[in-house]
Amino acid sequence: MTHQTVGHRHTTRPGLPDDPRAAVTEPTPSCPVEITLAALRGRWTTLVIRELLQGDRTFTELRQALPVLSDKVLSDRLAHLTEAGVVDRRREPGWPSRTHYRLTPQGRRLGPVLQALWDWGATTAL
Amino acid sequence: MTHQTVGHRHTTRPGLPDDPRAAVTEPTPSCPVEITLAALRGRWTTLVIRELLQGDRTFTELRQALPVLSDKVLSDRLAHLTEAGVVDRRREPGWPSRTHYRLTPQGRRLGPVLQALWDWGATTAL
DNA sequence: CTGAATCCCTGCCGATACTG
DNA sequence: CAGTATCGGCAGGGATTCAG
Repeated sequence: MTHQTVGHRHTTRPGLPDDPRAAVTEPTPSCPVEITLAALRGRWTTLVIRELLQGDRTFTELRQALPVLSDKVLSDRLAHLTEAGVVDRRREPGWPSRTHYRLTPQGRRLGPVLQALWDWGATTAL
Repeated sequence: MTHQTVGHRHTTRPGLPDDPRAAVTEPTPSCPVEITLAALRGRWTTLVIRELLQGDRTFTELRQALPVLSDKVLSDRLAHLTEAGVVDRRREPGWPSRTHYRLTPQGRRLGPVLQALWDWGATTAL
């Protein structure tokens, strides 16, 4: 089985949770959905996360995995993801200097999110 | 129960499905994740979907539910969502002209996706 | 009532060049 | 090796105005 649909329980509930934050009438950074979309925002972001879902990676390894991505944007993405609490950066002392990146526990929990995005998009493409 | 975590099955698999489309090294429109993100792209989009998850809505009803959203952007979002196969538009003949919008079956399946986005963002805010 | 046309402003992203 | 600095092009989105 390649990609079975993940077992969501969405049969009954039509909308979103009856959380006060679900009542907003305009986009606000405190809305959980906005928080997640903000973390995923930007071209290349999901691909960087996909790489890190497979384990620890250095800057160069990421650059090799995504050859078209420029240094600047990769650096931007990693800084953004680090600030969002998705990625953890570990400088290696000495020379040549290396920096390892890996997902935080919170970042690893983006796996199911990407899976949900994948599942929906996979059915649309038919 | 306000919002229990949806039952994802993500314990074992570290990455994404072993689908050939998961091997891309740059953002491509054919990637299912990109497809979904493209459908959700744009400010206000998720809020419009949230409204429609609660049922059929007219243009004016949507405008009232999201007062800060301008006509132009609402129109843009609805056109975009319609083209993405998320929304179905029904013109009402006669006067005053009204247009009803509702989610397609595919659009309704975005519920779990938004739920996944919500769940992740809700844990980050702590 | 619904939505298209126009204008402007802002922020993203890519390329290039440069530092610790 | 791992970034930052700077610049330019382009698309997104808000306000306003006009049309079917």
